[in-house]
Amino acid sequence: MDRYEPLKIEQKWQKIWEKEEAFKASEEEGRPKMMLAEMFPYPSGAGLHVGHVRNFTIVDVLTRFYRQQGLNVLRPFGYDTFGLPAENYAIKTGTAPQEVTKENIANFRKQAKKLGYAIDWSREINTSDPEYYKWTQWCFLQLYKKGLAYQKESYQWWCPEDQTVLANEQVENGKCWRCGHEVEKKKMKQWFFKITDYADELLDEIDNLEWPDKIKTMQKNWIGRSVGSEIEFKLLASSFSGRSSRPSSRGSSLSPRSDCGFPSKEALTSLNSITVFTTRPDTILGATFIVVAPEYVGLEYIVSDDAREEVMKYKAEALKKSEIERQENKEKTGVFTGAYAINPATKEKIPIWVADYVLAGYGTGAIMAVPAYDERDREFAEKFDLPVVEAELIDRDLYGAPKVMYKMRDWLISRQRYWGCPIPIAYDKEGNPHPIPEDQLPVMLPEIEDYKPDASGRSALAKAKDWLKVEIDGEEMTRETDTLDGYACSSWYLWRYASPHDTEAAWDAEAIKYWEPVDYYCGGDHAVAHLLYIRFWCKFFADMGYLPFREPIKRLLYNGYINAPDGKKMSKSKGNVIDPLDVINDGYGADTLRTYEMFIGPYDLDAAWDTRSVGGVYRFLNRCYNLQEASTASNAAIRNKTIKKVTEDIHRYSFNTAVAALMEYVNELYKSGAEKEDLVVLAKLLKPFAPHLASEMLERLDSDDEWPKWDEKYLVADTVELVVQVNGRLRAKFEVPVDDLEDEDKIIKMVLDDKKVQKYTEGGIKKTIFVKKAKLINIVV
RNA sequence: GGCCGGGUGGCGGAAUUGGUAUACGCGUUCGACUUAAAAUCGAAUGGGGAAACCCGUACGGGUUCAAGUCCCGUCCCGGCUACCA
Repeated sequence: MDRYEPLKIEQKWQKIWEKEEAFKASEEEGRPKMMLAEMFPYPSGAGLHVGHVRNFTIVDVLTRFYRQQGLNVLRPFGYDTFGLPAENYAIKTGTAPQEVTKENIANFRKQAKKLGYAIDWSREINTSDPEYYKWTQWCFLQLYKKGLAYQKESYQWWCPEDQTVLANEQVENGKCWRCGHEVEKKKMKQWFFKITDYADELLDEIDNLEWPDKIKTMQKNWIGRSVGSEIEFKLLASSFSGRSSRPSSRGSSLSPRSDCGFPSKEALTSLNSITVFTTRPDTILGATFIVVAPEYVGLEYIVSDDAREEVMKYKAEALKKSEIERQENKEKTGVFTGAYAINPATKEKIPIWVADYVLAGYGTGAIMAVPAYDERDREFAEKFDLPVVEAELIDRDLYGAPKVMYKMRDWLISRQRYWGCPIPIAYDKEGNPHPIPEDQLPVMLPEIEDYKPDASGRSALAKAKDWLKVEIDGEEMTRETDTLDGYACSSWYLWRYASPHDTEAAWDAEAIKYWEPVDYYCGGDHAVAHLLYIRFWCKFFADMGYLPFREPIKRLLYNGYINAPDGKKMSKSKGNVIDPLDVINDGYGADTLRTYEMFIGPYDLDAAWDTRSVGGVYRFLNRCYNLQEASTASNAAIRNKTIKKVTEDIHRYSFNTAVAALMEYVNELYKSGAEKEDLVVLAKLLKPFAPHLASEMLERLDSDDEWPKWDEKYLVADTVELVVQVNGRLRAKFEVPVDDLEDEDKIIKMVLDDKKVQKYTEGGIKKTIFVKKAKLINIVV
């Protein structure tokens, strides 16, 4: 008996695959393709963790499965390298992020190769490579040209720890997604992508995607479409506080979304009404007061002189409150503005209040409060003793104009950080932005000495004096010092995979048309952010004529986490981290690690690591390796059954039961003895999970790796087991010829004549039910 | 608070369309090999009972010849979301 030495076998095959460039893919017109990818990793200094292995192995199992079925398969790989960890490390140690990133990539590559993934290594990409981010900048310019990249001043989330603004999607529970520090609101001029232009399409096409419902629902909720009305409430003239600049007869109404910029002075001085958004215009007869957000843009023009001091104090306090404080304290607060408006339906004079339970960023920042129908309004009315009127409902469209609102905001992309893709913009002496001409791309990220950001609201790039100067059309300009949100870099990388070395374009039209959209995309993170952004860019570039499809990802597999043996999240500080490279080097090898992580449980659920079960998988592979050929056996039935089971299980991503089926098969073969064909089929079915061992077995058997097909005729046995229940309880089993199942009378007679069955049926039989498909008889007595 | 998952042996889990609950693996016990151990191989393994049998998929009801699976109610766990008018 040979000893199974995984490390030796694995090294041998990894060398062969490397030398042969075994997984290099190229377009072949007419040959069906398959493109698969994982969410590319951020190459951290810690190297691969078991979560990466699960994620990458799922993709690899599918990759090899479809390769063995003869499809033209592309499985590329890349690195998402811009971001805070490398920069923070640079600040701490003075090592350039460029250097650290290079080392980390080299380590990730080495480790991924040790796991035997069927990657086309000629297509490696890295988002911080100027050859790559040149085209990220090009993408930005396309959006800019169409007005979908724009600047505006507004209150934004600011992380005082990381000294940068954050997108809404990067604020979790009022805390920074990276460092966990509480975020603040800060008024700043920032760059945005106008994702809201695509809100409707992003929402409507979700239902057509083969994605997990969980993700689809999260995206729907994030976009948050509400259908309602905007209704104008005229301000009561007498409520104005004798300001000299009276609203003119050409007065206008404001419907400001506070994050959409600031209205002109003229608009404000002519303010004579408030527009509210409501999903219940039919309840307007019960609207007994109006509430505006503390940040409401027209607030100081509405407020009466008597109330001014108190209102401004309330506003200042509300702005100071952190998001956490606002969340923790659900107790309603607010103050009366001293102003009144007219309810257009009842013609009654109703008071205008300011309260922080109304959000500035949603709708118009003002609501009509209907305490009889809305719980929050009722709470507020009760606390401040405002009238509650149980009014009847009316026709929705009588007093307002239908309007659709979204929770989703535009995507804030400026980051006041060094280690990111420079935004290809420069400013003239008047401060007007100008795009960097495409032929001057890439705007290189300069090497600097001091990476530390400060509270100035500008990135460390502001200190790179030479780099700041740029000449456009003969005019001296100053570069933008903010860098792009890393999510911008990852919003188009899947298309770069089609032609990763293209120097003429971000992606090659022909190559894209052949390979994409991506057939399978696998990851366990970024349910809304990345997966929404990439859909947005896809739709935009489709509109520009650069992409021949409007959804970038056909099928999404969202895998669960692997936790520590104690069920808790793995973390360095808890000291419960399992290093996948240790598992390999301990002698188990990559095949065991891969197969174990597929066997650990359903791919989409979290699972806890169990070191002893790793040994069980190793024993299984060892048994595969040592299974000897015996000439006498005939296992066509179990063999074909196993082919079918494994094939169908992989198709439905039930990797754990596919491995279990292979274990059963091997157990069976050890009992009955294996034919050569059994060994060949075993190796072929095993290959997606344990490719090195399977390759070794196939070489020994002198076989190719073509995926086997099953023949239904072997799955039909001569005899079947007939189950007999009495009142639903299992009482007897009979081995009967399969043909007898066609003759119900004969079967029932045979069963009722049986002594063992008669023991239960002495008292008389009410009826018998024969279920041919289940090979089951139920006798009711 | 709202929405979505989930609750099955000592443990991870299986049961795909309402039809034999607990596949496969771990663990445990016993046996073989060995001076011994490891490794490996074989057998047993939901609970109760001497047995016939009985009880068992969070809990309480219901539908059905038949329920882990469908319906109603309750409890617990996880995720997302969180004053979005």
